[in-house]
Amino acid sequence: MSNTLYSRIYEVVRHIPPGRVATYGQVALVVGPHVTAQQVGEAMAALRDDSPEPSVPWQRVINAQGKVSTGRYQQQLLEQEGLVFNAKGSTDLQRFGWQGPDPAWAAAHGFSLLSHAAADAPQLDLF
DNA sequence: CGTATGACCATGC
DNA sequence: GGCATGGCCATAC
Repeated sequence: MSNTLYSRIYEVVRHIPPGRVATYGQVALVVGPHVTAQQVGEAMAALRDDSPEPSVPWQRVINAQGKVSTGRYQQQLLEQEGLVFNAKGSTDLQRFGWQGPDPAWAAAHGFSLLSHAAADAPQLDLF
């Protein structure tokens, strides 16, 4: 099986905490500099047909537009975790976006952090 | 091995 | 905001 790549992708996705979402591109960047968002999408799609990897919170991976890619069910799961979508079906990535993996964990497993610099760190608090 | 396809993304209009 | 185009790379056929 050539799951090395997919396994790493799943591992990163498993590290997205509940109530937060990451984009496909974000996950790709964390897994490695040569990984593309398309591959992350492929890895998620593979879960549908064959899921050798349990406990992968695939619903927390959405596209860069802040919208879900797989239909209403995914959005439903995220709303159960506390996310809020507007009328157009998009969510606020500034508010619910993943900040990146824990630095120590990332270093230990050879993953990258999000170069981001996002600063303002609005850090929820929404309530 | 060539072509088509995809749970994507950035850019341009 | 929406729509079209090109690029990306692994899989499936």
